[in-house]
Amino acid sequence: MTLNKDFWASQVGAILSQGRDYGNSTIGANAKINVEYVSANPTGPLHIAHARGAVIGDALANLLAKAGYDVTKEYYINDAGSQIDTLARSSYLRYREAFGEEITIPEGFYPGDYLVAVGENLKARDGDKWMNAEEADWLPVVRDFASDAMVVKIKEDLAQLDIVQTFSSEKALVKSGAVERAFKMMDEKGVMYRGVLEPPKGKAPEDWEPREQWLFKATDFGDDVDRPVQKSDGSWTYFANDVAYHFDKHERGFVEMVDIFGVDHGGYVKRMKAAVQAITSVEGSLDILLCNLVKLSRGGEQVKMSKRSGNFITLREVVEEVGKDIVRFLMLTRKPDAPLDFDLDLVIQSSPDNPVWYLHYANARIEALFKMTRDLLPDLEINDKDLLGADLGLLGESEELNLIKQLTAWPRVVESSAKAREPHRIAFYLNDVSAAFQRWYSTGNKNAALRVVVQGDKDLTTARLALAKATAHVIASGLAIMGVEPLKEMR
RNA sequence: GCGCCCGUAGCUCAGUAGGAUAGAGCACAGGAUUCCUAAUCCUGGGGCCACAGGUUCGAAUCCUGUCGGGCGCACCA
Repeated sequence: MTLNKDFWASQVGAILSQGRDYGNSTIGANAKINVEYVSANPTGPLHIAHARGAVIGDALANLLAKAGYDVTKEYYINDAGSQIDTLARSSYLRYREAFGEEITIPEGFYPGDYLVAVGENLKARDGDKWMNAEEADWLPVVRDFASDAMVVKIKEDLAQLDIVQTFSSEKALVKSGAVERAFKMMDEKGVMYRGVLEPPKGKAPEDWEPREQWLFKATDFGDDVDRPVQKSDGSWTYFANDVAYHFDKHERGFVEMVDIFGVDHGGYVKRMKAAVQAITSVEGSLDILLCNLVKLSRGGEQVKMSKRSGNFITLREVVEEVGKDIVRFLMLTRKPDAPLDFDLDLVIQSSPDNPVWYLHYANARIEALFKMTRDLLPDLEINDKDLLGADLGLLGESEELNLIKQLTAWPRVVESSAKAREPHRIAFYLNDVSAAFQRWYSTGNKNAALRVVVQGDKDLTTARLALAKATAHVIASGLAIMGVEPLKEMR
């Protein structure tokens, strides 16, 4: 330990000179990588479960950027499916309602009152133009109008979490003929054929009938069965569109891709990976992260959410209640595939049960050290230049070295977390950093000679403040990946 | 029936190129406040890492099987 003392001390200088950039890596080699997340159907506002995928995806993207990748954050708008028709019909009812008509919302429609404004806005734009029109005439118009309105809402919801993404439209993709192009390309690669599938085991659908159809030879790429790409009415399946979308990403230069899904889409993983293998001739890679459920509670009581009644707590409500940083932090305190409890009361408490505060407290203490130095030792000029010039050889106490070792693990944490695509490790690491700092700090409570600020010893104080500053840099660097602002003081 | 994920302390969870006596928080028992913010720190008890095999010098980690829990299973997205 004594032999290495100078080495460890010199690392503090390295952290100070790089600041928040400490830990930046080049393992990504500036390769283009696409991280796709949220991608919720534009049929309503985002709710709390969406937030988990949103935060994990966004943090992963930030992490990959720090690891040296050229990252694109992307949102795939599923605006071409049948649920958009349902959205349009639901909105059309609200449109009629805007003219004073009594409406009843049938089973299977979207009952949420967020569509009231859509109906009113449509009335404001088009007047009574659609009141006596046939569905075939108004449906395409209302479809666009309503889904555009929902996309606007979703973007607002994401903006509240500081999430900005590139939006790609399924509808536009299909319109451009991308699906036909992808199909043709795959047919030429010999991975498409006409065939009949076995009926699914277990619960067989009543309307099952053997049918010859176009199938993707997914079993050649690790999937369990071959996958249909065309529905019986001749239109493309969702999967076919998604294949085309991933082909589109590949054509845009992304060799590596990451998709963030909910656990309920776990059955979709193999076929999508198989498709990317086929599309890219096994050169590309697709990683898929499955996010487990978020159990929202309040004071231990589970908050009931009913989609059917449209009575669910929106992401917007949660963010307005507890704040962006707490939402983002909490979402990263579990590995993605573990279920997560989110207690609205607990997370805003200043309680030891609240993991957010522990980290903030460490950072606030560091800020307080500098504030106090200015107040108590006005003759001591502390600025970045002084800190860089500190005699770091004065550091060497056991808890000092322990903290330094913890800090110097940061670059390795960045690289291993990026490789594993697991941004939650950042949260756990920062917790360890905070603990190491608190342990060091508290040694000063028992022994005044071990305090950071030592009266009458400018050199030692400067060296220790340098270590405190280095700690703050690493915390800031990690929180930046998580998308959380460090707190300078506790209130 | 098949596929994927999970099973680690009383509770909630980390532990990921296989590596030393398996870690943290909460809870429980005790201790620290003439102090740089105690929203903190220290000490202690508490584990057959679901179970059984296998690979290895070495397994919570890799392989096989069993049990238990979650999710999914044409022409929805």
